[in-house]
Amino acid sequence: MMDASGGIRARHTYHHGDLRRALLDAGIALARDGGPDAVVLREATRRAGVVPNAAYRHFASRHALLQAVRAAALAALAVAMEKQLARLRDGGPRAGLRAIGTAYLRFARTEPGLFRTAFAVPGEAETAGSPAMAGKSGLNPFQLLGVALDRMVAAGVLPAERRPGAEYLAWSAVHGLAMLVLEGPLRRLPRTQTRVIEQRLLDMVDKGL
Amino acid sequence: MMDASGGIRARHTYHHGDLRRALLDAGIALARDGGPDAVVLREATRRAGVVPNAAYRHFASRHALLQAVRAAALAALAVAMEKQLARLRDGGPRAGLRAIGTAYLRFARTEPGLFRTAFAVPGEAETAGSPAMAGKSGLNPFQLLGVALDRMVAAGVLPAERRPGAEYLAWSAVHGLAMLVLEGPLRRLPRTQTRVIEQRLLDMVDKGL
DNA sequence: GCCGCAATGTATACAGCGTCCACACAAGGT
DNA sequence: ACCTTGTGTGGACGCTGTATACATTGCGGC
Repeated sequence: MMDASGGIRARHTYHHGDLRRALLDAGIALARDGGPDAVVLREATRRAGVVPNAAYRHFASRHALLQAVRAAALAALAVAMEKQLARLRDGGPRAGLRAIGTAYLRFARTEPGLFRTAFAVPGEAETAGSPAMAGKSGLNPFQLLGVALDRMVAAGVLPAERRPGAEYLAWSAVHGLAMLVLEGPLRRLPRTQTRVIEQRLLDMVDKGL
Repeated sequence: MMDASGGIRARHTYHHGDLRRALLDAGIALARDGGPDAVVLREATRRAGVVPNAAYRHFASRHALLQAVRAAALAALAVAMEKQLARLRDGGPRAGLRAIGTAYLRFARTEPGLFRTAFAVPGEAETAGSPAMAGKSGLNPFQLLGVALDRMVAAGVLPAERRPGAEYLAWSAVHGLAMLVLEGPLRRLPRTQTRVIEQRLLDMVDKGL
């Protein structure tokens, strides 16, 4: 009950109200600028105006909090993908795949901390259908990619025999590039040039799938 | 001067002899099973039979040690690539690129800790020509890939106008898949199936480049 | 309207980490 | 023989995650 110094908001009630949410939000903020390693339990509790151990009433460990943040990051990515898809005034089924890839790469660029948190942590299951990591459609990023590929098969632009496992190939290429741009050798490439490479990569996927 | 308990080797001289090397080796061992986060300064000094602060005579910080380990991991990858290339009884220039990709993916599978250390850490420069991260040929993994692509151009199987930036596309695809298999959604896929996907991915690169 | 219980937040404590500072020892050129 | 320079030691600090015991609160049953 000290404070007025922390600057976050002094609490007057003994109970916080929605500490779980507050911790999660703090965790997301930490991940946003600083990546997964910056998600520090004590700092999250500090921001929530609460003693460190209070966190353990809502998360079994720091790792559990990190997983929750990770799920939120995946959900944010899913939303970004859905937005990019919604922009599409039917440019054909290939456009769907391209929109997914574009959204993925943009997300990596604009939210590097969240992106790294989403993927630089072991964590279960893009496959598993937890709604915590899904967008408005209820689909997570991985599933959205699957749908785009299914549409391509339905439209006849992707041979059905090449469909199984295709998400892994597409995902690999895009994910790999995102990593290289984010913290690999392409880190200090001028933005215009990264855009060119991004386009060429999407071309490669289109052609090579 | 206690010990006989640590099990590493009690030192009788005040000076260690080659502490830098010992710390680096310990760091590599830690990275090998545990990845970058397992590279812990105090543990490395413990294994070297020395007090924690002794490390600071040879590395400015934990991060500096980690970078040295990272360089060693890249060198190991370069060596693996060179070996795979040496096996080649001229199967044409495409075979060179494929060998690079194969070695990369195998390294990720067989040395996941080192692989993650090599790439999950920001760090400068696959580009920069430090010999610490190169193989016997003096070339680092990235440069080896470049050479393979150059050969393809020389042999006429890759149009010269597609050469610039091609290493980024190839690298992205392979690196992305390695990540997915290592700590992504493909983690628990049976090994035989990952092999199939690996082959298809290399096909995609071949075709789409 | 009171009571007791379960949920939630607090206090205190411990070990492990990276790192700083002052000191001890060893080796080598003068 | 000395003294400088490099290298390893000892002790300390603040940070982290987490365990264990305690305090406060809100809620359901009487």
